[in-house]
Amino acid sequence: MSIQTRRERERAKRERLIVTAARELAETEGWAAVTTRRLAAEIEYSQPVLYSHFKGKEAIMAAVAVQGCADLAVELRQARAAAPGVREELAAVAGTYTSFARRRPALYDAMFTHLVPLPFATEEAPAPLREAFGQLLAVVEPIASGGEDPGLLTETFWAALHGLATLMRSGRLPESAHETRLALLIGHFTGG
Amino acid sequence: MSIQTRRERERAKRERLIVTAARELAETEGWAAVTTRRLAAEIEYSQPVLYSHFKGKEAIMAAVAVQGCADLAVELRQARAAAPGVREELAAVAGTYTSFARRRPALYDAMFTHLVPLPFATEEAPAPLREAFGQLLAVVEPIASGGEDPGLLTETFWAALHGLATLMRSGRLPESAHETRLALLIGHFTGG
DNA sequence: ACAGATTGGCTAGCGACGCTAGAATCTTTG
DNA sequence: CAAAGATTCTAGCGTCGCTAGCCAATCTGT
Repeated sequence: MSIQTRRERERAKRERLIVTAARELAETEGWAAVTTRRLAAEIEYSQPVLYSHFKGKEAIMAAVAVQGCADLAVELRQARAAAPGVREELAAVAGTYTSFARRRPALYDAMFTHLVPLPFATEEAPAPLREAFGQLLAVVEPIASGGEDPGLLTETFWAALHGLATLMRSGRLPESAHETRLALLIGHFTGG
Repeated sequence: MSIQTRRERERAKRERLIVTAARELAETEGWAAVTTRRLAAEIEYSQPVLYSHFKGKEAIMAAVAVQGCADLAVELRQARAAAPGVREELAAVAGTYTSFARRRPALYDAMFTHLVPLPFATEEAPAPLREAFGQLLAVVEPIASGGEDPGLLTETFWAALHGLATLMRSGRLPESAHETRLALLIGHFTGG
């Protein structure tokens, strides 16, 4: 029994090692540099061990994405806590969200751009995903007017943030006016 | 002289053939199926001819993206023309935009998701790109209140549409509530 | 303590990718 | 008609994600 549990412990540890290495490699050199060979070298095991933990490269990216959602949820919660009022909370969360996308582009891509085999808008979605969405919901809900579904309004607001973040990062929107666009968005969602 | 021009004509024709084949292949089987070998087989030339026309696969995708922008601009213009009022124009264009993203996902990805070597938010941007953006600008400009920069407001509105389209297509937003989310967005941008 | 069974990691390799060098072919020109 | 030039093709390089099958270390039972 004890031997079995020790083995499982070591296996779990190695699995975390894989995910961490993948995330760090992606964040420092981009996802293009995260090849199975390179990742194997990074964790000092041979290539096929990766496939005893994950079905394939996509599954590893999905695991990184879940970690990223947890990170994002923490940042959003902090931003929300530090803001004095309802409108300030919305602005702080929006700013933190797009800042996250800019500071950690590889992580953000794994979470919201790349196709990863993860359930999203269902109850089976991993806890960190629902947690991150919950932080958005918490700041959007108070600004929903009567008759508006807070969940759908949050989804819409999220989509706007996501669009700003991705279009800007790919050079399709100039970075210089980012703050102004964010202010415009918040203004229109708070009925200003 | 005439021989030279005939050659250039034939070259241009083959270049269009490449772009069209790439687009059709992408639209029917997705970009993953668009390999240089497959594309070469499709146009009935060998692989290296592709590189005498384009620097690489990315450049071919960029050419497809430009074509896609022209298509989108046409659709947006038609939607705008068929709408009776300012608010209806905005709704029609927004609906057409997200519908385009849904109907032609591969084309949309080349235009706005994949990294393609194209200048976007500058004056050197290809005409079809500026044309498509112009159609958005034409419907957003009238709903900009005093003091709001119409260009930046259009960028923000575009980002929201882009976010809705991409998050929905990747399964991160449920498709069922799409119309409601669109209505919420338009409502908030028209100050309703 | 040792032979047999089992688990688990490794070496080696498959097919496909984007891309390119150099041979081969076709066209134009003296 | 042959030399010169342009253009297309064959063949191959390095790398990718992924897997089959060998080998060694570990566990089990006597």
